[in-house]
Amino acid sequence: MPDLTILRTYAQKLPQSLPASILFRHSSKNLTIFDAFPKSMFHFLVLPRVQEPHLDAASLSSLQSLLKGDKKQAKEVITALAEDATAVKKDIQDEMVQRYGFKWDVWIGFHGAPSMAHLHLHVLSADLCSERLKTKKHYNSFHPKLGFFLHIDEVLSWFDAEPSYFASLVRMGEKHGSL
Amino acid sequence: MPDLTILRTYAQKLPQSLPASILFRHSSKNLTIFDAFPKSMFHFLVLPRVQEPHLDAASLSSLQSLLKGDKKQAKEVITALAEDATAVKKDIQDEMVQRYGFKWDVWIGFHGAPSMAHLHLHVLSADLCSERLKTKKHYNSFHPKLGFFLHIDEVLSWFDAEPSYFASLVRMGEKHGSL
DNA sequence: TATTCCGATAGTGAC
DNA sequence: GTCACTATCGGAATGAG
Repeated sequence: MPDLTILRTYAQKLPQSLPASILFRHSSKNLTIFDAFPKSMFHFLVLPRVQEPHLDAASLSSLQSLLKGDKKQAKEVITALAEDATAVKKDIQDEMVQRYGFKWDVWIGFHGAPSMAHLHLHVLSADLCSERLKTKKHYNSFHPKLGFFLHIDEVLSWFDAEPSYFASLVRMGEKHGSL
Repeated sequence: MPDLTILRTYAQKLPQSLPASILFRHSSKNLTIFDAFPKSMFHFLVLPRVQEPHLDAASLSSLQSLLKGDKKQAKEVITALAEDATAVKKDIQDEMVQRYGFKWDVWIGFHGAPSMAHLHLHVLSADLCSERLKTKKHYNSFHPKLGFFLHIDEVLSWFDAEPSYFASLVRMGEKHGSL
């Protein structure tokens, strides 16, 4: 049943063609969609849109493939994802206040070893309250200290490192995912 | 729920006080009871009765404790168990013929690392047909070639070995249980 | 670290 | 190698024309 390439399919479509039940919003560079199996009370995915020939689907397949390509372009893609994710984070926290009268943290980051094709940045409230959170693997995948979850700030910081160290950080990011 | 010392309790009681649903028969030295969770179509346990002060419960706690004590007494205990077990085997095979018109093998032996206190000799038909046989551990514990099941003839043969080799065989029997 | 189903495995609690 | 309960782990299928 699950389509492991569904995110890529979304990223190649015109945003207008996607139903409101899937698409939350879009920008010139990204889509923000509802996670189909939310692991927290609020859980979105931000995906870079495919923009041929400038930005092809292959290089956007994963964080690893993106980082192995042009570094400047990779930084642009991830920075743009971070900007839209930050906007969604603000919307989530506004909604928290509106619904519950207070707000709590929102995590933004990548999974080091995702199963689904196409780069996707998770934006989810820091509660892990969801009937969809069923397994230890789910829990581990968002825990900030177990190495599976790569916080957006950490990934962005890699671009400020020395070039040789950048490569090692990329490899370390790959290793994180294999834990 | 399970009482890991229930066998010792039985072995200390007067046989007459045990219900027919538990006790199959008894001799001056042993009790033969129905295994509460039979792993084959026929499955009995033969236990040495505690006979203070000649034969105390502590030395009958396990094969290991028995073999570490007086060797002559150990041989007497095990030989007596073997005799009653052989009688039960005959009864089982008579019943096989009566019920089914043919007979098959009956295994007699100890578990190398039993969980329940008090020495008990298993006597069970070689079919392992039972709804109580649920796990691989159950299967392994009776398989004649996996080291868990110590056939009565093997244990009896230890007493014919050289004294120094007897000690090593006892240790080997202990190891079998830890496989 | 897609989900879901199923079966094997592992840990615990019992007194 | 007491049982019974639960949690966890490990594979395989999933779709598709």
